[in-house]
Amino acid sequence: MTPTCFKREGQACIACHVGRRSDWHDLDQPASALLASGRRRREYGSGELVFTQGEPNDGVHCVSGGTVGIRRLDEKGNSVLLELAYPGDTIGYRSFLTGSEHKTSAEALGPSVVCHIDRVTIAALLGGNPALGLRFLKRSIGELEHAHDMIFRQATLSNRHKLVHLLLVLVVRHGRLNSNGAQSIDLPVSRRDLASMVGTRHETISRIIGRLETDGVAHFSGRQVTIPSVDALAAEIDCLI
Amino acid sequence: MTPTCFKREGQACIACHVGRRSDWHDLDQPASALLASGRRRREYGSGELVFTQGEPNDGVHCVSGGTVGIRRLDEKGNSVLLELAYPGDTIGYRSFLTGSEHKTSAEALGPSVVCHIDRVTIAALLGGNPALGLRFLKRSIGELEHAHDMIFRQATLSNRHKLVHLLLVLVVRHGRLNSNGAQSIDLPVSRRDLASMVGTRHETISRIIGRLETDGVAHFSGRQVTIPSVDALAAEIDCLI
DNA sequence: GCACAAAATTGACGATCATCAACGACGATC
DNA sequence: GATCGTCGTTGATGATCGTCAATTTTGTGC
Repeated sequence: MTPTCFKREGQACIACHVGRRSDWHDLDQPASALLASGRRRREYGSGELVFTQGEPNDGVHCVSGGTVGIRRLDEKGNSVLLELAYPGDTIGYRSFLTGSEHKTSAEALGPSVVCHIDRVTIAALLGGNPALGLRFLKRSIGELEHAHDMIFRQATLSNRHKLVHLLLVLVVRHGRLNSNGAQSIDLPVSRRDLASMVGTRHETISRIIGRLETDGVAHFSGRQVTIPSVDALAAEIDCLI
Repeated sequence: MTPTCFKREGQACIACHVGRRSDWHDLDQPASALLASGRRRREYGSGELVFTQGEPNDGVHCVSGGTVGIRRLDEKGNSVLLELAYPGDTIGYRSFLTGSEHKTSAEALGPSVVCHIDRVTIAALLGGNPALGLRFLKRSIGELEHAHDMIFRQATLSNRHKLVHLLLVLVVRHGRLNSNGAQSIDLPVSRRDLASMVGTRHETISRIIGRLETDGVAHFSGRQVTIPSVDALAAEIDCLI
């Protein structure tokens, strides 16, 4: 699971198996050298901020290991977790391209590794590699359609169904098959963040979790979730009749 | 209000005052000529579909007049109005750039004029004008941040506050100042669509409207809304204490 | 003008939610 | 080890919402 490049500081993203799935995988030789010299790897502890909402952009970041949460805050202390970023995902590119301050914060959810590429390097790379800009465009479109899916679910699903959907999404990235055939998830987020992703309060999430427990479709113990049958859970969303 | 180019069929977007605010405003001479030959203007009646979710992409569209709703549907008949597109906005570019079928439907909300640019023309324009791709990227990023705003509001605001926010947004595009200083809006959408944008049911929207009426902050008569004081309405969202 | 379909409103009821409060568990810090 | 703050859970209560149903209004086509 851990990329080999974690241990080799000077290695180029292009040779990193994470990098091969990233936006930077098919740069030409000089561009790759430029990227190797202009990027900095850094490890983040759980809860550390990669960048902060409202601060000026200082280049783009690429997740290399772990999970990074993209969060939006307001003046009243409300916090909503908008996206989760995984190895290979480029983050912070929007404020770079629009030349504005960060509209969201990026926070390591658990120990993570993130590369940073400074403004001049990324600008030079974009100028010499038109395909890179196109890849940012595709990424942006993908995120936009993901956001539209989210808005659609927020408007049409009940809170319980939204939580079930979220669990099913988290299974893909964080799930592991148990010996008895059940799926287990180590949740990367707190109950409060879970609540913000569903669009409700944390007390309500607690109660919905309680109902999922009594219904026997999922068992929660701290941040560990066990799902006896993923199919049974998925059936909740499909078969509403 | 009506652009002069509405009456001149053969005119280039570059000379249209709508076009000057669109993604196509600073093309060079040959590109402009290519655009003029490859685009088709068409008028749409209220409720007519510009493109349909699930169908293959056949180029991009540019709104020239009226209002176009971007809608997502599911198998169970649920419908959510995700965005409103106005003159100057390019729509349908996402499925073109990703080479996929349309993920949303576009519907004229009232009489509208929309230009269509076929696939080969837009591909040629993109190849010869790198700035055009960059503009699509900026548009996509803008829509993404708009979607994030929406997700944040869906998660943090009450239904009443969401409706108030929606009214305040609609004032900008559809409002007109009354003689007595009040603002009037001709809503471009039905109550059902209003409900989908707020993320609730149309019966609930009816009741919230009733409460806004009794509170005297807005008066509804069919699709016409009168707001005595926009500031008083805006104060509802800011001052929650 | 009439008929029909769709939209919008209103009522009633049970389900769900937000809020406030209290409490225990946990981790960080000194 | 003691303290503090955060997180998570649970209870109680009033408010809001979803659903079903009945009704009125609106709009459209003939």
